[in-house]
This record gives sequence, C-alpha cells and structure tokens, in this order.
Amino acid sequence: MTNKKIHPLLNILAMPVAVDLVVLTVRDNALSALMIRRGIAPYLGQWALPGGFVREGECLEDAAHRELAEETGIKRGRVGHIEQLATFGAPKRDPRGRVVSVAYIAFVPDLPEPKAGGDAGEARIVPVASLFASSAKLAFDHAEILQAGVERTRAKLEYTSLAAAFCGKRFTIQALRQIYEAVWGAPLDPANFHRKVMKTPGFVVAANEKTQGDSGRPAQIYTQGDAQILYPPLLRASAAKAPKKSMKP
Amino acid sequence: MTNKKIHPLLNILAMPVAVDLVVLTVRDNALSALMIRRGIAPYLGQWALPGGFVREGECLEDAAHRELAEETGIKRGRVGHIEQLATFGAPKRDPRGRVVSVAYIAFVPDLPEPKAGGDAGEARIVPVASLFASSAKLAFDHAEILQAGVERTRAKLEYTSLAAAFCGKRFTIQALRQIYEAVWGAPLDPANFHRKVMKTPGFVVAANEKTQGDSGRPAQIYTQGDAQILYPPLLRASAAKAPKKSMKP
DNA sequence: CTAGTTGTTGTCTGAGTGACTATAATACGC
DNA sequence: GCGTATTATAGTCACTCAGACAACAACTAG
Repeated sequence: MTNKKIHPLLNILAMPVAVDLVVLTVRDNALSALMIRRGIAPYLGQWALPGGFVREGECLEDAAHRELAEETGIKRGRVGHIEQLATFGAPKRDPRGRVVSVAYIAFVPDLPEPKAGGDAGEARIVPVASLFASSAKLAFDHAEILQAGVERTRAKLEYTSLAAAFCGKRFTIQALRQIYEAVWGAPLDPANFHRKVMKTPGFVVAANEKTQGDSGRPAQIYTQGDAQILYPPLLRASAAKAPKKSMKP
Repeated sequence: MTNKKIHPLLNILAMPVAVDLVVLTVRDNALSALMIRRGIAPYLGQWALPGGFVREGECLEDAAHRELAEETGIKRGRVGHIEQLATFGAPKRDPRGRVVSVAYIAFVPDLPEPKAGGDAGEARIVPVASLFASSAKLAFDHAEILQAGVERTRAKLEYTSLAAAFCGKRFTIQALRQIYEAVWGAPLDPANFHRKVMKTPGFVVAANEKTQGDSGRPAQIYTQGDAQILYPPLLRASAAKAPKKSMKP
C-alpha cells in the first residue's frame, strides 16, 4: 500500500492529483485532439482526454509525459511542445471523490495512428470541430478542458512561435501557414503570410534545402528560429471587414 | 478529524492542495505585491505569498478568496480581478511533505495598509522591484510564483482590459496610463495613449463627470467598458528604437 | 490677470497590412 | 521538347496605425 499518511497539520484534506492532456495536432488541415475511450469506470466507454494520477516523487510535467507515453505511445521526443494549461478542482468533478486535475497542452507534429495502452481502451485522433459540434459528451469536465486548450492555442499562435511545434524539424512556409489556417479556421493569403513570417526576426531560419517532387515551384525549407515571442505579432483580423471596393472600371 | 479516506484505487497518492496568491496593486507608481511574514514554521519569519490549504467541498477559486480575506482582510468585493496563474507541484517544494499549490493572481485598486490575520504575522505591500532585486529570500518557491505572476500581468495588459482592474470603478485616462507605466516600467506618451485607448472599442466608457480640484485642466472620468480582449492590442514597443532625428536647424 | 499645469486634439512621417499583380521554378501531359 | 497547370516568392498600392511633437483647452495658484 502506498497510501502514505500526510504528516503536517492533521486536519488538512488530502486528495489525489491527476494530470490530463490536451494533445493537439493538425491532420488533414484540421486541428485535432488525441482522445481515448475509457476502459474503466467511471464513464466507461466514453471519450476522454488521456491522463492519470501523479505518483510519489514525480513532478507534474513528468507525470504528464509518463501518462502520454503509457496511454498513447507518444514518447517525450515526439512532443513538439508541452505546457501547463490550467488546474481544475471543482469538488464534484470526479464522481469517485475529490480529485484535482492539472491540465497540460501538448503539440505534436502529425503522427501515425496512436496505439492504446494502459487504461485506454482505444486511442484516436479526432478533429476538435467534431468534438465541439457533436453531442458526444466527454467524460468528467474534459469538454471544458479541451475548450480551454484550444482557445489558448489559438491565442498563442498570434504572439509566439508555437506553430512550429506542430511541424516537424524541417518545414516549408506553406506547412506553417496551413497550421495557422487549421488552428484559426480561416484562410490566409500566402504572399502576405510569407512576407510577415520573413520579417519577424528569429521565427524561422532557412535551411540549405528545397522541396522537390511536388507540383509547382520548389519551396525553401526552414527550421525553427530561436524566437519564442513574435514581435510584431501575427494578429488574426478580428472583425471581418467588408472589402473596400471590388468594382473595376 | 477531517482526514478523510480517499476511496478509489487504494494505491493512489493523496496530498494536500494549497492556493497561493499573487496580489498586485499599483502604489506610488510602483507595481507592488501583498506579502505576509510567516507566523508559523516552516520559513517562520520570512516573507511569503498569502495562501493556505483547500478545504473540503470548496472549489479552488473560493479557497483563494477565503485565504485572501482571512490573511489580509481583503474582501471579495474589493478585488478588481482574480484568475488562476499556474500550479506548482515539485515534490520537494514544501519541506513538510508533498503539497501541490495552485497559484492565483489578483489585482486590487490601491488600498490602505492591510491588517494581518490568520496565520500571517504581518501583512505588507512591497514593490515587486525590491522583492526581485533584494537578497530577501521568499519562503517556499514563492519567488518563482511571484515572477510568473508579474510576467503574466505585463503580458496581459497588452491585449486585455485588465489594467482597469487596478483602478477603482471610476478613473481617468491618466490613472489608467499610470497603471501601464508602473507595470511595464516605462513612460508612455500621454497624448498617444489617450488616442489609443479612445479608439479601442469597449475599453472605457465616459462617465458623466470630470475631475475637479487638481491642478490643470479637469479630466474626463471613465468606467470600464465591456471589452475583455483589446483589439487592436496596446503593444509595448519591444525594441527601443533609436530616435529618428533629434537635430533641428 | 498671469503663469503654470494638465487634458485633449491635431499633424506629420514611417512602418506595417491586406488585396492584388507579376514573375520564378518546377511537374505533367502531350 | 513545349506549353500549361501549379505553387513559391517578390513587388505594388492604398490604407491604417504608432510615435514624435505641436497646439489648444481648461482649470489652479498666486
């Protein structure tokens, strides 16, 4: 039994702490999340975020990496970026008892179908649009967590170089643009996007290579630069403005 | 004894969950944090963030409000804004045993000297600059938490209407500008700031009142608008650019 | 009444953005 | 090979916005 007694002030409430993961990727030009079908009660058979309980002597981020590997087979090296999202601690969020869950967001380049493992009955990559739209209820408060993760991601693309974490090591400007388009759900002008990325210092670095074999002119291949924060930021046009004048003489 | 048994899978580690608060205000044009001197071990006598343990049936944000009131006398109504910052869960962060702490940031309009209460030996408002600069070591990992809180605040001023949470209900543009100047630690041009705030929709709403009694022209008084996100954002000039031409014929 | 102080509006210039056009460099069908 | 489709990248133009600064407005202090 690992059920350790918590030694300080004896009337302090102790509770299990979990980590849950919003694992996002862009697949077929759609922002998608890695979901697992629960193999144990509660919510058996429903879709849920991968996650599990924090162990003794393990820090939160390590727990996140461990659960990701256990439940979906994604190793630490494949993760483009991981960061803490928020902590959810409503008293009744878990029917088994009081559990506080620390949610993380992870971004991974597109990957083959994940293999289930651990407590996961099945692992699948699902477009987030269908998760929001459909009536498919997620387990626990995972719909809320997922929503928060997606919104954070959309916002962070504007002022950080996070989008590169969705691409592999080497990528083209087009690939980067498709990340933005998928996450924001709106098309961007290729020419303007190219110019903007180029004049944001430290965003991307040209590699000594070009694409070949695709149709069209070969594209320069880039790697991620050292900038974490983009200045100036890549703002989404918030309000769709009416086109000025589309008539020509 | 409230030491409840956690009922699910018996070998899950349970631990106390704490909330810690980064309470920020602008006083004498300096961004300042509310600190307490610890009245109990560990770290007895050292400066720490206000905080305490989450109780049964209490959600995290409620715990934050309760601790703030208990330790410093700041009631819910006086808090301009509160939000979750991040969760800190390194295994050794508390010498008493494994404790996970959920940190919150709160913004309050300038207030009279707080009165200590609860476990707090003394409560004081301290400029964050002196907390960072000085050798005064804070208890636990609170220096790291404070740092994260201040950085989050600086960033959020750019693209949210948060600055208004530092002001009272009614405020002038100058007061708002002084918040920005204090948090960012850089002077802003009053004229340009005024114009920018005015043309950001929903940031402020003119009240039917002006200042009087101060020296200089009376200022229009405003209240906070309904915008949460500022578009376009109020960016800080990241790189100080050399002045173009300061010579005159 | 005058000087000083602060709030608010206006003007100018350079930089950035969106819409669009033009050119470059490849694959593919013939 | 040769044109054509396709994609990458460069350039143009009009507009907006931010920063520097000047100008004017409306009060207080003396």
